[in-house]
Amino acid sequence: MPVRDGLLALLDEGPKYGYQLKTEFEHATGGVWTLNVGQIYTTLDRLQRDGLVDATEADGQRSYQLTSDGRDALGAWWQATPVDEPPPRDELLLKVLLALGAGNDHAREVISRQRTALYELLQRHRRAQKPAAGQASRLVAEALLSRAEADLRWLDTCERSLNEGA
Amino acid sequence: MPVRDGLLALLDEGPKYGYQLKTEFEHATGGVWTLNVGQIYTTLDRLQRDGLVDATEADGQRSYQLTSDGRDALGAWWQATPVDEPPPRDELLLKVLLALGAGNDHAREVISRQRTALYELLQRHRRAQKPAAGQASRLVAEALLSRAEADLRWLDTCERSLNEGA
DNA sequence: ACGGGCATGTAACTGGTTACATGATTCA
DNA sequence: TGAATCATGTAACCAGTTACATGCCCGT
Repeated sequence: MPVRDGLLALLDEGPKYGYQLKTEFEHATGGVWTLNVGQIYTTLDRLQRDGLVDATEADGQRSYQLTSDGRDALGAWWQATPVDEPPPRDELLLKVLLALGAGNDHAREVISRQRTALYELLQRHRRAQKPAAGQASRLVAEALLSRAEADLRWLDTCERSLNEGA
Repeated sequence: MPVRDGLLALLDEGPKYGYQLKTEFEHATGGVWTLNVGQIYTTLDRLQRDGLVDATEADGQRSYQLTSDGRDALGAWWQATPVDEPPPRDELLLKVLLALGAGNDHAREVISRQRTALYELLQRHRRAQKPAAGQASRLVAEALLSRAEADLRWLDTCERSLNEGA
């Protein structure tokens, strides 16, 4: 629950009001993750419902802060590591697996199309935003690249398995 | 919408009934993605609501099949490639970015913990299920490995950026 | 008789997301 | 004055997910 936990993390620095959370969230992510303002408030409502946050009003400015339960939840989030069981429901993964089930030709076509798209993504991002650009957005771009390279390698594996297995 | 599209893909082979879709879905993914049976039916209802699927009943066996809209939607899904704008809301990514905002020490700790977990995941999967094990589950495992390696490299990048930027 | 797998469903909830409404303040 | 930004909120929808109920049929 990225948004939920993101708000908790930001609130750990101290009480904030809703709109402020929007700007800080976007700033923290280098501006690449925009957030509909409304979502902040719906999420804050739900956090309040769950007792992780409470609000105090003054001058029509509603200030939100972590409860001790909220601090616990946040601590747990920092500690949490990705689970691999069950493996994440990934779109690319599922698509290729199903394509394999639908016949080798179909699979080859799907793999080829995905590879092309990933390769273009790679080139596009390598060219762009090398210089300057805040630390956050640079890291986001590099995460994207790293994942794309991994997916490309995996697609190669799939094709190899397809050729051997046939 | 992995489940939704997964069912469409399976129905492309011909009419199926609900329970059959569950078993075939799980089989296609090497058994790593279990699916609550109920979800099949809720999803089929929604697909029917959207006109992508229709059902014909006989002997209490309800058979589902693609409509022509459904075939179109499926075709679009096969063609679709991952979008990078906005970048996927990824848990690890967000966590590290927010940790960076919360101070270098905190970031170092989070990065270190994530790295350890990913490294253990790597070792665990490298040891296990090398031999036999259907094509599907082997590919799933390799996708996991590939992604984990990418994330490890990215964490290295983050730490480097942390050390240089300070 | 009974347990287990086949088969169909439903009610309820979760978090993410958007479109929309409202008003205050600021500044050109 | 009027547009932009700050600020708060709500109603509605979406897909994913689970817990639960029901019944049939088959092999022991």
